[in-house]
Amino acid sequence: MENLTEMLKGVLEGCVLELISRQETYGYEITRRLNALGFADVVEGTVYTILIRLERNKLVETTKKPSEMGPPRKFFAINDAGREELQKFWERWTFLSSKMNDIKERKA
Amino acid sequence: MENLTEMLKGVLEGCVLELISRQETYGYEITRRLNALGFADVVEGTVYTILIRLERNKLVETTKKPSEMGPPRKFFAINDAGREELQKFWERWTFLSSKMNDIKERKA
DNA sequence: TACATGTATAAAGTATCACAGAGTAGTGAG
DNA sequence: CTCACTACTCTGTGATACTTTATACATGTA
Repeated sequence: MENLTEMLKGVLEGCVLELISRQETYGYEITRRLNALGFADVVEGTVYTILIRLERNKLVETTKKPSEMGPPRKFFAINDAGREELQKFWERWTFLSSKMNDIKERKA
Repeated sequence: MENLTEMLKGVLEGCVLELISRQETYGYEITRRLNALGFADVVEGTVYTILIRLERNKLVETTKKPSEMGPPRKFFAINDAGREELQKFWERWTFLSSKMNDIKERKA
């Protein structure tokens, strides 16, 4: 899908947090999973900036673990603040989604 | 709804174009309609920048018409390029929406 | 050695929306 | 007549998030 960039703003971060919430994971894997989910053009650079933001905002805890291949992986786990933020994220998404579909279906 | 700003990026422009596509209209009215649709915090300034962009990208045609109250209104009407872009916009939205709901419902 | 894959990071660039303020135009109150 | 209020447009500055690009490290393979 082309030109999705602008629409991803404010959405991608929530997706990353959602993936982290399911199980501890790291940047490279998150990128691969997002690609598999259909966000084909998302690259590491994008995901890492999101991860740094999540860490700075204290929504996740991090741990370094050795990798079999390449430099150590930096694992991210969600914390309570993160879970709260994730819930608010989905509330925002649900709101937007519902309004947008009203407009699309010409109900509004 | 709070903190919707980032999620509106890439979405608001499509909404404005959709409203214009239904019937010729002007900035102030578009703002009021968006507010009524649930996007309560959208202000004129935001809408005008979008309108200028749509015009610059040649997706709309404009006409000035006198108003019964206040300065002349600048009406915007969609053109063929605009209709094409609008269709692509909804395709993007449908794609994103479907992927996001997959993630939300843990289907992915 | 060269190259591919896995992994992390940072800087510079771009686009969109928010905020705030100014300016134009008509109407009704005092 | 002036003031306030509503209707209406325009613009500049700034915040934020995603993209692009480049660097670097580790290991396995041709």
